[in-house]
Amino acid sequence: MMEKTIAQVLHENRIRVTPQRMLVYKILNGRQEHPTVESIYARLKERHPSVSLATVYTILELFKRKSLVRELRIRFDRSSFDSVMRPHHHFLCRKCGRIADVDMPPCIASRHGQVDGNKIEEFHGYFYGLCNQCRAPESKLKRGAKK
Amino acid sequence: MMEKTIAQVLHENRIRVTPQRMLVYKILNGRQEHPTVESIYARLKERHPSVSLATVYTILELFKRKSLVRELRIRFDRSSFDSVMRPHHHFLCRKCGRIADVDMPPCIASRHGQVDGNKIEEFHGYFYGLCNQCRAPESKLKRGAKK
DNA sequence: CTCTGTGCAAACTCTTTGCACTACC
DNA sequence: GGTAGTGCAAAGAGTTTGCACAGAG
Repeated sequence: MMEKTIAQVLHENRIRVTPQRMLVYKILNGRQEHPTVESIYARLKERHPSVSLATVYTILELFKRKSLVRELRIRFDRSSFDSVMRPHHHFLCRKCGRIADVDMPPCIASRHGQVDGNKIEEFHGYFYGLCNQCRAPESKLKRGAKK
Repeated sequence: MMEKTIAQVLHENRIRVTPQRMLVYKILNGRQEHPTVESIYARLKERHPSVSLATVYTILELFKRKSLVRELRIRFDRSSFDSVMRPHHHFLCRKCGRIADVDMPPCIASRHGQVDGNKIEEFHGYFYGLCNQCRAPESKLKRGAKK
C-alpha cells in the first residue's frame, strides 16, 4: 500500500521531474490550503533559496495545464491555488482573508456541461462574507486567536 | 410616468452630482453589458476628453459602496462591472471574451445568508467555457461574425 | 549530448495614492 | 465659500517576458 511518490505523479503527467516542481507540488498538497504565488514562493525559498518567482509562475502554469491545480480568483488582487480538484466552491472572509472550501450544491453540478447553449468547462463559485470566527470576536480563544 | 433622471438617482443615494458621475452611471446602465474600467474610460472620454482614469476608479468604488454596481472578477486580469443588481451568475467565453448573464439556480440563492456557519454577504458564480457562437464557427453569419 | 527548465532582470498592466486645482451645493 | 471631486503624475503590486546558464533524461 505504498503511496505514489511525487516524482511518480509528475512522471505520469509527463512532467519532467525537477526539485523545484516536486517541491511546488508538495507545497500545493500540503497543509496551507489556498496558497498564493507569494506564499508558495516563500515556502519554496526555505528549501531552495536560489529559486525565482518566475519559476513559480511557470510551474503553476504547467500544473494548471495538466489539471494538477486550479487557479482561483476569489481575491480580486491576486490568485490563489487549489490542488483539490473535486468540484467545490470557496468562501473568502473579508476580515481575516481566509479561504474555506464549500461543498458544491448538486443543482450547480447538474448545470455543468451546458448553460443557455454555452458549453461549460469550469465553474467557480465564490462566497464572500464574514467567517464564524470573525463574527464572534469575543470567542477569541477558540481558534481565531493567532494574528 | 416619467423615469427618474440620473441626477435624481444619484441624489437619492446621497452622491454629489457631477457630470463625470452621471456619465459613468449612464455608461454602466447602457448597452455594453459588462464594461471594464478601460472601456468605461474610453466611452467617458468621448464626451469628456479631460477625464482621468483615476476618476473612473474613484467613481466605481463609490458606486460599489452605494450598491449601484457590482464588480466582477470573472476575468483574471481585470475587473468587469455589472449594474444589474438582481442576483445572477456570469459566463465568460474563453474564445471571444464575451460575458453573458446566467440566471441563478434557486438552490444557490437559498444558501445565501449562511454557509458552514459563515455569514454570506455576496455570491459570485462564474462559468467558463465556449459560447454557442464560438462552438459553431461555421454559422458565422448569425452573430459571431464581427471579429 | 540535447533540449527543456531555471534564474535574473527588465518590462508591462492594472490599480492606487498624493496633491493641487476645480466646481458642486 | 467650504467641502468634496477631479486630473495628473508617480508609485505600487502582481504578472509576464527574453535570454543565458544549468541540469534532467
